[in-house]
Amino acid sequence: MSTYDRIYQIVRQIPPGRVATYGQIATLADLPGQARLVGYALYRVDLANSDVPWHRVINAKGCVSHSPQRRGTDYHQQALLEAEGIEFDESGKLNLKQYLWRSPPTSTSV
DNA sequence: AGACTGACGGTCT
DNA sequence: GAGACCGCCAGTC
Repeated sequence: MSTYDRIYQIVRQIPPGRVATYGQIATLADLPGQARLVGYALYRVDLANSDVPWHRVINAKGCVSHSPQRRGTDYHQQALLEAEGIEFDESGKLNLKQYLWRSPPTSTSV
């Protein structure tokens, strides 16, 4: 169990049709302020070899983060989100207030 | 063992 | 409201 694995656990809790921000996941993973680690972790996630819905994770700007390292998977991410009913505006962004995943109050126990 | 890379968030101007 | 700067950790070579 590594720090990244814990991040994957949080991401796997994101329900379909909802999205979460890196910072939010970082906080849920007990890593407040370390949104970077979340992004780094997702970068290592295997696109088709993991149960982690990495595509439901976006940045605080409410849009998919693009990078040449992703080889176009960034666009694929947006496509997957649209397939779940999420709509993007002409700016490539989405309504966080509408699609942002609200973490459960008490997942495991007290 | 040291250095480089890599999907961001928050705050200030 | 938008743009710029700073700080973080883990894995790999």
